[in-house]
Amino acid sequence: MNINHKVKIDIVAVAKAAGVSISTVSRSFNHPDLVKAPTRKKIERAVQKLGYIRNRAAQVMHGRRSGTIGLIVPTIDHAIFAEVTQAFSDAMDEAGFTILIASHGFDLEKEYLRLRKLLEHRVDGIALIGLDHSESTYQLLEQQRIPTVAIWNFDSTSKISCIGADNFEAGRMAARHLLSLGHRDIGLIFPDTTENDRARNRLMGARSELSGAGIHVPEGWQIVSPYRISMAKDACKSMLRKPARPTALLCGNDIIAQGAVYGAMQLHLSVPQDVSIM
Amino acid sequence: MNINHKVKIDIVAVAKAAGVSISTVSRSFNHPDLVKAPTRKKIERAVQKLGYIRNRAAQVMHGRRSGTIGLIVPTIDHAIFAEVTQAFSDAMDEAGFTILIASHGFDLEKEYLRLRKLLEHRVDGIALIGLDHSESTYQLLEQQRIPTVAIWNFDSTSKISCIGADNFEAGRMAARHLLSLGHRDIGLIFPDTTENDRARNRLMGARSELSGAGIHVPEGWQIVSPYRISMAKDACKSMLRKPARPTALLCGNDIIAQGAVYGAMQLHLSVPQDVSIM
DNA sequence: AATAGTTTTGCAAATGTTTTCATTTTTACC
DNA sequence: GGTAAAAATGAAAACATTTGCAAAACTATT
Repeated sequence: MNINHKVKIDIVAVAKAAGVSISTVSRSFNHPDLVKAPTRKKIERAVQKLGYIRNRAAQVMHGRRSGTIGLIVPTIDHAIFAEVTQAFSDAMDEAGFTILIASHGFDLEKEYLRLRKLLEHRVDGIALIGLDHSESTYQLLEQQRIPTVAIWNFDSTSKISCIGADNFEAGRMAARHLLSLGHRDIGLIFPDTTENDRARNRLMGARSELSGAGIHVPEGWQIVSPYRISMAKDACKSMLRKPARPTALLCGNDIIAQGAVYGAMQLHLSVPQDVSIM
Repeated sequence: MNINHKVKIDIVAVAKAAGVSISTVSRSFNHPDLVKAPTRKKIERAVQKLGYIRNRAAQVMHGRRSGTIGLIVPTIDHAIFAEVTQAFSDAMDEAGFTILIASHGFDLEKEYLRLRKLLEHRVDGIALIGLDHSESTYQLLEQQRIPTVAIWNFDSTSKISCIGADNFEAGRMAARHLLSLGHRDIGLIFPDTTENDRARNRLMGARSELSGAGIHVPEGWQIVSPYRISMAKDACKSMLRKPARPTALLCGNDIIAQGAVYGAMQLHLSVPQDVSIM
């Protein structure tokens, strides 16, 4: 009797074991106050004994919320995204939600596909990174009328709710700071900005501030580097080895900046005496 | 007519729009080869027009797999876990699965609760980190007969499938290496090993190798440090400032080791001349 | 002890899909 | 052109749960 031999333990089994109707079992989960305490106790014991676990899928079919939120990030394996993912997960846990995570590797077409998949699972909401998404992604979100939030950068003209920093302004501020230190020869090392509005806005902000100050960044002083310390280091070295090198480097993110520091070190340039790194 | 005014678009709506039966629509998704091409085309068009998205919940109710795998990690916000999470996610994507992620902050009681939640969502499988789990967790996994894999360390005696390194042996190897370099005064800096079998096994391996070589590690040369560069740095400094300091430090993980390197630098000890750091 | 009101419980319909089995349509062959 | 076989489609049951409504069981009041 004790060996539940392939017996599926659903709410019916619990009801039988507790000697009450299915409805009462269901109610004791969803509206405990409508069930008499002793009855609830009986049900609780039956659940315990049978090892019953509620089937969320069946609940979802009744228009109930699934209790899941979809989170779509470019990648989990970057310190910044890992951090935001963890924080998001903690906040969701607190609220009783579970998160479905998907990553697209900075490929917006893939992002769309991941979104579709999450919608198949009937997530109650979607969180995305940034505001750079394909047209079809935006359409799908609007059509499905699913609560959405874009994390990372704020833009008052955005079609979807967003929360985060103003990357354009951040870029300006970084450039302004270098200018205020007296730098005029400034190099830019940024990640690929094609499908990455965070980096793009920072770059545009920086460029705008520089050109506003009448400063031109020559071709060779602006390079693209992946989000990798080692590769940023190489990129930086290639720039600093040139006969005419900038006095300051404005980097698109902290990983590139760290690579730049290492690169300068290897060339026996001291930071910030020989070259400033932002 | 174009404004789907709260009209829920289910398979019935698609069937009606395409002028076929519900069964045919379902089949055209699940067994396309059983449906004539022109019919499939009609259905495809209806799906497109209505913006229909399949309801996974309803499929799960038919004993279909949910297409989800639950991944439970201590935290996402550590480089190592972020990396494994990303790799896991990629592999799952490839196989058409979506992952439900949950973190427990190194709290095995919480881990049990997260597991329950994932099971409510009827995940098709569970992946855990390490083999250190509460008794109730193990019981639940066995009772629910859910495919499970433990990532991180391998132990041939484990009750659940596991894949990973032999941390005990890793600890031994690290200690052996230091011994082979001639070190006899060795300090140990490890994270808290109470609910962390990865670190514990490494520590035990190291200790076993050292005591096998007749080496005793004095009280003050063995300290606990959190997984933080800055705190590991402080911990290391406190140890190296003592009048009698070890000639080598064996660190429990790479973050602690990095902190130790910084700590030594700040005390003007050069690595590895003055002190070796493993 | 009977009545009215309140609380607790049960029945049955509904949810969106898959699948088995039956029916209809198409194809191939003589 | 008729028949048999094969292919395509449809009707209805099944899945695990929730919930509106009705029935039953209590409580309180007279």
